[in-house]
Amino acid sequence: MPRPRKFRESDVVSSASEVFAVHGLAAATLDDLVRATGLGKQSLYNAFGGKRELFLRALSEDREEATRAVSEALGHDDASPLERIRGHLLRMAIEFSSSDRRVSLTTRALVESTGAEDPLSTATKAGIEQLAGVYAQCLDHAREYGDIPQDANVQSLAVYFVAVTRGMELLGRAGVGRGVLTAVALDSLRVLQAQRAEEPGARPPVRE
Amino acid sequence: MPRPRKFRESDVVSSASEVFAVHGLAAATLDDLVRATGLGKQSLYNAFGGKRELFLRALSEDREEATRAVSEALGHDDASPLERIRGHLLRMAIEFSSSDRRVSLTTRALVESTGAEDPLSTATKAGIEQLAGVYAQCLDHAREYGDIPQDANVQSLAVYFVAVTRGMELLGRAGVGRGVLTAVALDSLRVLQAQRAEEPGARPPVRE
DNA sequence: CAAGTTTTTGACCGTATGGTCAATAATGTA
DNA sequence: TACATTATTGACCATACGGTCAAAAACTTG
Repeated sequence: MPRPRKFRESDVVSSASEVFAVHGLAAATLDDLVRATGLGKQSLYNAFGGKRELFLRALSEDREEATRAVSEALGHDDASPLERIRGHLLRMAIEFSSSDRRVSLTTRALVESTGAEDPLSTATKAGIEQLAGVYAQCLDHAREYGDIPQDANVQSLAVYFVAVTRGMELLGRAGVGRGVLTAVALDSLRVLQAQRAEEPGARPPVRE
Repeated sequence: MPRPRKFRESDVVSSASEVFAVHGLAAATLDDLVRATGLGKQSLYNAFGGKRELFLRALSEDREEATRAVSEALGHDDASPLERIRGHLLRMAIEFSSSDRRVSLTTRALVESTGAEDPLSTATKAGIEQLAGVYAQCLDHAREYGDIPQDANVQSLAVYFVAVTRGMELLGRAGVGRGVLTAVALDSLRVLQAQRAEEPGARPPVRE
């Protein structure tokens, strides 16, 4: 009955995502989006509501994609859980040291959000928790198989890896090279090799 | 001979810094800056050149301040180098889980820079290297005193800690709580407890 | 083929942006 | 006290922004 759309929402969101990844939310103009998506302003507005809403859609797609990717990287059975994490981190090091100007929408949202109640904030927090969940699952397996200490705190380690990858992303953007970023990734893995989980008495030795 | 200024540049830069830390470069309006600094638009323009230039000044001040702070935290002689790093990271965990909307100008510059030749990028890269240098110095001491393995790669570990703190900053902004952030900080320290530095043969055990 | 519904198109709008100008004020020196 | 020099003030400007409107177009169903 109604006139059919000429576009698929997913295509539009994906084009918009690209624009946002390069420019960010504030710096991307509606015109950029119109050009990138091929839609008219009004069509964009009808379908999504505005720049911010479109960003949220893109963010949510980005989150799904990121989770999916990490989930796949960590979920395969081709190697030990620990090796999978290792491989994943090394791949991140390569990705983050690429020279394109993209910044993950999650990071953008984090930085551009205006407050804790900003939908950008809540969406991002959810995304981070989701991501941490994926790491946690893999770490759980690792513990099961004895790759890491039984008493390792899987939850905080999972968040730790989210933090590390976020940090690597930022550093890559700062121009830190692939070699260094790879070294950082390998360094970060060492927390898993430590003999035992954190406990009150296990302080580092006091100097003389 | 000439009419004297009514303001001290450092005061202005510091007020501007605040604005940028809360809003970012793109989202901060000249009006925000005028209001925050108390200067007229033209005075601002005369003294600094424009929004971007003012941001660069603020960024550079921010960098100095950050370096100074970390340097002091890691340079005291009140505890072993390792303990100082520990204390510093724990303090960061607290700072980053505070609820204010500030984001370090370095992070902002990283995200808002438009390209590798953007002054924002170069300034930021320099800042990161400077910061890494401070960590490296402390790690060197730690190695000297036997707190960490002799063959530890101090350079990459230094960058690693920059990455971790950057990641913690982002996570804090995402609303990750103080407890979790503290746990992450403690986790991150474990790379230093590892028995030996990365070497080709030291792979994690392959699962069955 | 006409009615009904929604999309599309492109012109339009108020606002607020970063930046500039020209006039005025404040100072040290001569 | 006049001059030279710079700072300040507040009005001003072009532009480009996000968003809206109304008319035309495209389709399905009756």
